[in-house]
Amino acid sequence: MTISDIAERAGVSIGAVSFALNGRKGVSDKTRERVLRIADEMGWAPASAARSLAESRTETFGMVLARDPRNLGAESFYMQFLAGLETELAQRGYGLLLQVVPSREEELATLQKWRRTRRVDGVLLMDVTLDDPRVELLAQPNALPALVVGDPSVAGTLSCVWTDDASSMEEAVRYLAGLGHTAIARVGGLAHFAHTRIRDDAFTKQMSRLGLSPTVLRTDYTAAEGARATREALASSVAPTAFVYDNDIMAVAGLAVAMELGRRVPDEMSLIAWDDSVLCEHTFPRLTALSHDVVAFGSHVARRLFGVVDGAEPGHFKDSTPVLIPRASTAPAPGSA
Amino acid sequence: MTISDIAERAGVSIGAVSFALNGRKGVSDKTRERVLRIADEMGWAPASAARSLAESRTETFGMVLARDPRNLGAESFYMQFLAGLETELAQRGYGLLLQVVPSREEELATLQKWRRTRRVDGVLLMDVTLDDPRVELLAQPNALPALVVGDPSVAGTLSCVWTDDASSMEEAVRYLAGLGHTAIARVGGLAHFAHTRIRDDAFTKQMSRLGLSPTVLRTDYTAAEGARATREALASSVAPTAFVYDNDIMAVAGLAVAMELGRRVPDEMSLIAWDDSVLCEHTFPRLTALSHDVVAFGSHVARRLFGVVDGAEPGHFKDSTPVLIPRASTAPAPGSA
DNA sequence: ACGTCCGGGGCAATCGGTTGCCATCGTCGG
DNA sequence: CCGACGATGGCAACCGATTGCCCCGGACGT
Repeated sequence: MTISDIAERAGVSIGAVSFALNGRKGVSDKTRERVLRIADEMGWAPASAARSLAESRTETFGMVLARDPRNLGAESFYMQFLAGLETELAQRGYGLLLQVVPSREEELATLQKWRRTRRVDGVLLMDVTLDDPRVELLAQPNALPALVVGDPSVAGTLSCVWTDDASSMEEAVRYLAGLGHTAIARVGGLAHFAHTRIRDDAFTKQMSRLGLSPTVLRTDYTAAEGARATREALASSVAPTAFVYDNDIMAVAGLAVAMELGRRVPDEMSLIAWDDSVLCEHTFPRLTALSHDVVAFGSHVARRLFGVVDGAEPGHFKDSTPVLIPRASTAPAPGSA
Repeated sequence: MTISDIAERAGVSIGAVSFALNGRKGVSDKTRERVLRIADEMGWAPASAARSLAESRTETFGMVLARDPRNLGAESFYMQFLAGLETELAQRGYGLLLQVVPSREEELATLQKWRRTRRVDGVLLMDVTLDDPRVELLAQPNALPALVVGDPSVAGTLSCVWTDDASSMEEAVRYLAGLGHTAIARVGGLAHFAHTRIRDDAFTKQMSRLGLSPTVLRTDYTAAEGARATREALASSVAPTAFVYDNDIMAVAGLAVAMELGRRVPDEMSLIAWDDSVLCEHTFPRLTALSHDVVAFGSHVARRLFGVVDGAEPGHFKDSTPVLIPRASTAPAPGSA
């Protein structure tokens, strides 16, 4: 079913049909009505390839993820984020082209391929690092429109949507300190991610401000590393009494380590997870977490990406700040008051 | 950069360039070489819209997911599956168009839209139900090529890739019975999914075969429901001593309930999770699970979908069978030998 | 009554490729 | 030496839409 089938059946030219279907003036009301009725009867919809070619818009956004598949699945963030994106995209008839690649080199290659083949109208940059080559690539004049999902400090001239992780981290530390904890460890993710560094800094600064000495443990965001870091910290001579994990899965793994070692949570040891999720509500004890509406975040990001491709003024847009949801994994430090 | 820019620079016609680039005979070796070199220098790649229009192939597959976003994130299955798909798609330059919708009606609408707009070359059907309207829709003569990810019994005339869940379930039941458990509960997912029913049947049959009376608890795959089912079962007069959960997140939730109620796992109560994942290895105790290489499953599915669009003989293809990985959440039944 | 203006709609170019058909040229065999 | 054939490559149609330009006819003004 093509536009010319409709033209034939309606007894008008192809151009007239196009005008009628797109609500442009140039056709009489009754012709327009007839065309619309016929199109509807035939179940016609514009061939996306033809429309893309003519309009040079694909009605598709792209997103590349460079992460190890096995660990990608464990974090609830991405699926929720995707779902949030989709609600917004679907409303405007846009699709999302997703690609999961094993390395950052291939991620760059995919972006360049998408640009050269004009496959997408814009892309989302996730997990941005310091001096991210993708930002550099996409900041060039003729590059693909792009939106950074991450901190303004690494977005360069690109627009971004960010969350104030520093404030959240400060809140978490204040909360733990308020419970009397003095030995607090942060179990942080991959050091080269910008948001990791921002949380690192916020943690360190806030600890210093309170006169406490910060412990930052480095992991790769995986459960295995979260467990290892927890185990090592607990084995040290001055074991922390509180841990702030950089995602939900590491917090769960940390909780398991605590139990295995017979440390009672929260009596002897407090835990906070970042990325609140269903998981945090269904462990025992339930995990105190920094909660962020990731689905809404995804929608927000989608709206801003539309803004970017529509030529809106670039900017740095702040999403809601993750807030601490106290649950059962945090309590006053052992021996305090 | 278009093909005609190359033609101009190479001093040949557009057609010749096309032939050269596509490795077809009709151009001399040195012309071909020159064209290829120029194309490479200019960083040319075919515009996907133009190629789609001419070849009526989009080099894109589609997948629609109708699930609640918040719970989608919790299950590790999808992201791993996606990653598996991608490895195969990427090799052939294909992309994946993903859509997450809130209802099954919208899922159908999306499929029809994709067909009418010729947006994808083929689609994947996930979470197939009995009398699934999607199967009916896609079994029609002019429908989009489709592959069912699920049991042959609900695939109709469509090709499918399936896992022998019945065997896995039997193995799990046999294993628990071998440990002396007699009161075994299955915490099953949504009843209308075909794979749920298959597992239900296999569970019931195997229990009967062993002379045990089966308990099937119905949930919607969410952690909350998994917890509720576990709590209710444990409160009954003949509380089960073993549970087989239909996914990993419900098993985790069930474990939390057990701990909250002070039931020692595995001494007083054994747990098995379906969908082994990183999560299962990082709870305490670590969860015995029916393990399936979901990434490989995704790749397998992608290969078969290529088969379908290439017009291969339809068929029902069996993927590897999930095997039981005994960990620390299962032990002999209390009071047995 | 004639020129003008405007609404309606047809024609054809265009987007960037693929492909069938045909012209040209060189080489070979008879 | 001439005709046939194969290799090479140009031309143009085509995929299915959008869009600029022009033509036609009726209503209006003077």
